[in-house]
Formats: sequence, C-alpha cells, structure tokens
Amino acid sequence: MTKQSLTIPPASTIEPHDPLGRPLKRTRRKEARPNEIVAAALAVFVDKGFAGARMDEIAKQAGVSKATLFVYFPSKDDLFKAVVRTNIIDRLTAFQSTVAHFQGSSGDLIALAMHKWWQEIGSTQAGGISKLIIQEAKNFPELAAFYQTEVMGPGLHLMQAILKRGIARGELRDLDLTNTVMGIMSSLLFLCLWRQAMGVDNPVCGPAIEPTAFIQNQIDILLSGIELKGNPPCV
Amino acid sequence: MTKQSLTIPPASTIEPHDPLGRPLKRTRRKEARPNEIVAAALAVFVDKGFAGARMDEIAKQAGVSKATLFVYFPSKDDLFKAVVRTNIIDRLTAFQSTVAHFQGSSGDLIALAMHKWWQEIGSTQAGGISKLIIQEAKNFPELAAFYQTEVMGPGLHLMQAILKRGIARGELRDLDLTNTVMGIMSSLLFLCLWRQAMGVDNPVCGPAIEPTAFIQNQIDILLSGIELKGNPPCV
DNA sequence: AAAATTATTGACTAAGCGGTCATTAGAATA
DNA sequence: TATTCTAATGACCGCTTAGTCAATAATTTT
Repeated sequence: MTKQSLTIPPASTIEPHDPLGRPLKRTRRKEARPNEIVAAALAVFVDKGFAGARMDEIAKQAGVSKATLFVYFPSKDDLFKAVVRTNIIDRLTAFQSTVAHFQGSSGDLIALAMHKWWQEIGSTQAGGISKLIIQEAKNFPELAAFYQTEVMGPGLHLMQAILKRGIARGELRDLDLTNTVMGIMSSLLFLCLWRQAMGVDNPVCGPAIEPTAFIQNQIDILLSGIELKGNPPCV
Repeated sequence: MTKQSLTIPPASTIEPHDPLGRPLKRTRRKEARPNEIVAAALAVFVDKGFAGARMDEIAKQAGVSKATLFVYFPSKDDLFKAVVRTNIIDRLTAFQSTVAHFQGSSGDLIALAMHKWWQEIGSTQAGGISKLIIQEAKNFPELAAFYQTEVMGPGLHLMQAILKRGIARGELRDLDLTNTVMGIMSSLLFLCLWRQAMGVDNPVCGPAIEPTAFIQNQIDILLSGIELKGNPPCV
C-alpha cells in the first residue's frame, strides 16, 4: 500500500470528541482506523483470549461498528494476526538495540537484558501476546511459526550472543547454551503468563510476585547458584 | 415457548442404526461412564482449551451421546472442574509422598524432586492441565482459586520445605524463599506450557527442547550458578 | 451547490453450541 | 414372560456470534 495523502481533519470545525480524543459521530478516518482497531483488538484478545474475544466488543472499544472491522480486516483470524505482528516486531527491535552495544561485565549485561526485557516488553501489553501465542499456538500453527521465527528466534539468538560473549571473556563457565538460554527465557515468559493469568488484574491472586524482585532473584541465582560449597574457607 | 407437539410419532418401528448400517448398541454402564467421560474431556480440553472444546466432540470421544454428558455432569463448567479435580489431586499426593522422606543431600533432593515432578506430572496428561488453568484462569476464577489452593499451594509449600531443610543443614545459602521457589516452579511449568504449545505434538516445532536435559541444566545452574568468579584462586 | 465517491453502519442471516426433554430400550425383578 | 425402573438418546430450543450487504452520510470533485 503506497502512502496516501494524509487527510488530517480540519481543526476548524469544532466537533464533539470521545474520551480518547476521537470524533464522535460518523467521521471518516481511513488512515487512523486500522491502528485504532488493532489497538482495541489487542486489549480484548489479551483479556479474553482468541475464542473468547467478541468482535462486537473490539468494535465498541475501537469506537466503530462491527461492520467496519470487516472493512479493514477480512476475518477475525486476520485481525488476530495483525495484532500480533504490529505489536511485537517494533518493540523487539527496540529492545535489541538497547542491549546491543553494552560494554560492562557479562553479569551486568545479563541483568540489564532481563530487567529491560521485562520493562519494555514483558510488563507491557506485548507481554500479553506471549500468553496469547501459547494459548492459541495449536489453533494457529501459521501464527505460532511466525512468532517462533520472528520473535523467539531473535530473542534466543540475542541471549545466546550475550552468553557467548561472557564465555569468550572468561566471565562465564562453559555452558549448555541452548538449554541455558531457554532457562532464562522460561522465567521471563513465565512471569508474563503468571501475570496475565493470576496477576493483580485477576480477582484470584496467587502468591504475590513482585516482578522486579523475582527477576533480580533469578539473576542472582543464575550467576551464583544457591549452594554454599567452596567459597567460605577462602577468605 | 409453548411446547410444540410431540415429534414424529413413530407408528412404524424405526430401528436405531448407524449411517453405516451398524445397529447402535445402547449399553447401560452407569459405573464406567463418568470416568470415560472425564478421560475424553481431559483430552479434548487439553487439546482445544475450554472455550474451544465442544461437548459433541467429548461425547463422541467418550462413545456416548451429548445428552448423556448432561446426565452425569450438570454443565460444561462442572465437567471441566471434574477433569481438573480427578487428574491432579491423586497425582500430586503420590508425588509428595515420593519426595517426603528423602535422606540425602539437599542438592540431590532438589534434583530428585524436579525430575520426579516432570516424570510423574509434567510429562503426563496432568501437565496439560497446567496450561488449561493458565489459559482459563480469568474465565474461571473459582477454578483458578481451586488450583491455587489445592495444587500450586501444596507444591510451593513442598519445595519451600526442601529449601528450608537445605538451609537448616547448612547446604544452601540464605535464600529469598518465595522467589526462589517460584523460580524453580517457573522452569517446570514453562516446560509443560512449551510442550503443549510448541511441543512435538504440534506441527510448529520451536527449538527442540529435551526435557530431561533442560531440567538437569536448570538444576546445575540453580545449585552452582554460571559465573566463574571466586573459586579458582582458592586452591 | 450539485454530483460523485466511498467510509461507515444498522439490520440481517446462517451456523454453531450449550443445554433440555419426551421417548426409547437395556436390564432388573417377579 | 411380563412388568418395572432407569440409563441413554434423538430431536429440538434459545441464544450467541462471525460475517454480509444495501442503505447512509461524510468528503471530494465538478
């Protein structure tokens, strides 16, 4: 789609607006609709899951009629895919560049990466998508594959590079790279899942997990382990 | 909703028959039905999720009519709860007793617990329930609460006891108990989720995770960390 | 200002699903 | 064998919801 001339509605006419700043009546805003719809869909999908999400609710939240949804997206499936695509990619690349040219120790880098990941992805709405994918992977193999190659793949690769750097610099012991990376991701991904399922938003609260403290604990253990053996007698 | 006239009064005997011509047997097996239904429901729920599971399919897989489902379970919700109850509780208690009176070192006990958990719960169909709960927690707060108190609670408590034992015996350093326990559970639970979502059953395979190796790696890291610092100069 | 264009939508449909119930037929009893 | 009891079910119902479309109205063009 070549970019069309942006028709910004004239500021001249004073019209009623909704709480989100969008015009109320039946305004024509071809450019803005898709983003608004995707944003609304993200919220509803994350909240209700794919099967549980109602097109009516998405429409309402986007401030359009249900029929308009089908003007911009041919089906619920397609809308779902659009939600995943548009919400993950950019966030992930931003995160990558944050971590890319770090100079300090490997321990600090790992800590930075994990905390940043939570801050910029896990704790945001994008984190909800992880849960969505896990939920719906079986029903959307195509989408799962997309997530696999476009999201998990790069993420794992990035973390693997961090560990390799640490090993090369003599800061980390020789590791089972694949499993260690998956282990690190697991605690992060789990945090997303738990948040979404049992988290604060939910009436049913499990043991309250404070994300930052949890992650810091994971980092401490990851780096140093929990056993006491060896060190003390050293002085 | 006036009840309409009784349906086709069959003056002629209509023999029950398959589309394939086989006479349908209508055997009466009151005792066996519930278990068979629950077993079928487990498979379908795990495969499709709660919302996606169809009562018709469960019935078919159980070899009964849909109406029979409602003879034994008042609603889909109740059937779902029955599935969770019957599949989790006994497995969990069995697991607990396996671990309860272990005598060796804390490191070995932790390793035993994690491997056993995977072997007896995570890798079985019961593991699929974990995913179900995470999926449906928001829609079934009551069920999530049940899972919380009856499954996660005892599980966390058990692992916490193991860690306390290790600290008391001077084998483990002083730990953030809650977060450490959650961390351990996270890798195990994640393995279930990953298995169910991206696992071998699924056409979309992510990086192949070998569960036993993954768990062993987690144990190694948990106990010893990944950093090299400290020890070498000690001699 | 009138006509042309097209974004938007209310009203509708077809299909699917959880759940119900009168009827049917397997088995227990006599 | 005849009778009774009840497990099992086919047919149906009401409701929900993804998806459709002709009509409507906000812009643009003439």
